[in-house]
Amino acid sequence: MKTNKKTTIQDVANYCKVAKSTVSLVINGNARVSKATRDRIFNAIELLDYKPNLNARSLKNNRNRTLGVISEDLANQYESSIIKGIADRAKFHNYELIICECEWSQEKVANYIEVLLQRKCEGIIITTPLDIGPVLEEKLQMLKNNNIPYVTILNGNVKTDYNAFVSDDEQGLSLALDHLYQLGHTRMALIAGYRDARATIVKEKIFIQYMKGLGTFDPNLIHYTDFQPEGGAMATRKCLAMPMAPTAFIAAGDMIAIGILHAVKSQGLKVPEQISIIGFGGIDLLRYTDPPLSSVNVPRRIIGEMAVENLFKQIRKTEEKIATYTVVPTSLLLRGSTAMIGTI
Amino acid sequence: MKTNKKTTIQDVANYCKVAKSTVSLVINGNARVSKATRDRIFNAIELLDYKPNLNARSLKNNRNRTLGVISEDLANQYESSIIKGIADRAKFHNYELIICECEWSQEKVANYIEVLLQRKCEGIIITTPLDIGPVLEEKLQMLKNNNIPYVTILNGNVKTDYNAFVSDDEQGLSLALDHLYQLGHTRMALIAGYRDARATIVKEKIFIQYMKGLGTFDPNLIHYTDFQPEGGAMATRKCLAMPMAPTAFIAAGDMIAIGILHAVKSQGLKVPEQISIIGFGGIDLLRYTDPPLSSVNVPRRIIGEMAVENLFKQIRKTEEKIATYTVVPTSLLLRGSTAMIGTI
DNA sequence: TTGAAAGCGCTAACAA
DNA sequence: TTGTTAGCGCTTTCAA
Repeated sequence: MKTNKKTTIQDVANYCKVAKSTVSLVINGNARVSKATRDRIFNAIELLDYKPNLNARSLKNNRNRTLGVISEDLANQYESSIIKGIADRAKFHNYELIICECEWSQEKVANYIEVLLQRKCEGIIITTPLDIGPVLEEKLQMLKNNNIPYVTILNGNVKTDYNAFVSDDEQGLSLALDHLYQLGHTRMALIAGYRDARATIVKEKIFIQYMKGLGTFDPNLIHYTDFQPEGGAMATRKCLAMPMAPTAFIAAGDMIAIGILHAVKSQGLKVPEQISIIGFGGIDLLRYTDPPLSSVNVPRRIIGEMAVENLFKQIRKTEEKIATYTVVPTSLLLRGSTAMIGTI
Repeated sequence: MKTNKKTTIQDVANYCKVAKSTVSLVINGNARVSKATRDRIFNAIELLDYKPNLNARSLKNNRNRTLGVISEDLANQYESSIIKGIADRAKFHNYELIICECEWSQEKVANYIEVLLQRKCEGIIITTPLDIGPVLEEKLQMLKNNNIPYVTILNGNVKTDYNAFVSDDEQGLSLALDHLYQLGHTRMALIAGYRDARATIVKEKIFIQYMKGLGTFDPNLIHYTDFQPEGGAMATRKCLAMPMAPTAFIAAGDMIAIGILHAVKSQGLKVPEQISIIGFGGIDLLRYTDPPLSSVNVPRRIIGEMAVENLFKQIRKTEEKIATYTVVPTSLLLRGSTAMIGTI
């Protein structure tokens, strides 16, 4: 029972007794229309409450001021900081965002890329801790071949051929390891995430390398989880039950670190006096645990902003190819969960 | 330098030597096409990698399988749970989401409503802790008058004429107050949010009423904040410095509660032994404070889901008017931040 | 300075 | 069972 048909450009034209092309010129700020008619038209637009149909416009222009975003999980702090950065810049440019959630599935990512393309998004941002497998790779290649503006936001500086902003997880993990080592720790555990996630793989690599360098590598000190606190807690309990329990824990994600903290405390151990913990990501809520958790800070919001700006560069100059591979350094966010070994 | 023009329905038709309308019929699953040609067409679609242009389609249909979402803050836990629920159901129905962030501004909300309308979203969900002022009211009235599917997600059971899912903040706050009262508390503080937010107003009303009933109402025990921990902490310090400090705190939001907890602890006071605290919202991270914070749980995700389903009801039957006003009850999420007064 | 006309890619009535 | 045709609402030549 939709009542009032939306007024169209034709209605405005009729009302003003001009051609709709004239109205179009006025709307689009073209100067070559006399002030008189322009005023008349603006007036009618106001009066008839005319709003251009953006679908029609974009059918014509093949542009629709829309960016597509594919993210792991909208309720995840790490991701939502990135999205916040994206939203900020999109707003600034007066673009809208179509946001999709891909839930740890390459297939869903691939699928959404198609959907966003069909919807004629002008660019696509893909942010995922997943590793890039063949399904996704094929799509990315397609985007690249067709010069479709896109950016990926990935973990870990593994050179890929795709436009990417990558947080330097290698450097981040080294930072964390160095820090712990300087505090006297030599037996550290890595509580990672999904085994096949890029956010796990990269950290694992550095961790193994570092521990081997130290000569204290023990494969039993690497555990895989679902990136959630519960999983982190479980892995921690296992570690603590070992005959030679670790004195420090590094988490592949902040939620894991929260789980570690809980498990350690519930065993009656003191953080950081007896056990040191470092998270990864730097989400805000770590401020509010007790003690506040130290973490490797990934400038998530800024990454989101950079991704959008890069996308716009690609959108604007379709002539030359703007390949991007930017490694974003991380930093140590020291709060209160690490200390010299055996402080107690 | 966009190279390969996307293949259109015409290309497929040409390739198969049929009319594009036939292709259209096949795409849309219309039965009245011979199996032979249908197969031929499917084949060509595959071969030419044809993907329908959704903009064109929606120009024709005036429907585009898109829902608009206007939310306060994408990085806010409370909101992102709601959005998660929305995203889930949208996915289920194979709809995409255009998500806008309105940042405590009625004007922005009003503005985005227009944008989403121009983009021909089939429905709009507005979720905001703001109170509905004249600017927004006018737009909502417009949506209503024009039978445009929309739902608001609001705080507090204040009867409005608009489609709404409201968390029963009155009942929630009463729950919290009763609980504290039963524990022997009579001197409680309300740390609210922005003074003019609906999420503040409703709670304030109940709080005042309740405390007056108790005969212990003290206006100095109501403070306003920006809904963030820092603000909560500041207000708490002020309360604790009073000659007759409160023994219990109620927060208008969970982030505030976190700030309260910090301030109380940093004054050397024990929670819950000396001071009880209750948050509002029930966000997950409260599990991980020390002690875990009790809170009034608002079923945010479910509210998001219900909002989408309701929207679809409106979208499907445009004939009859589906007015909705659903009050969603809250519950007490008791963790470890409240105790009998003077336990110590 | 303005208008006429074509067309973006699709759907849907109607005809064949 | 298939093709023809006329738009959806807009932009953009080209002509007047």
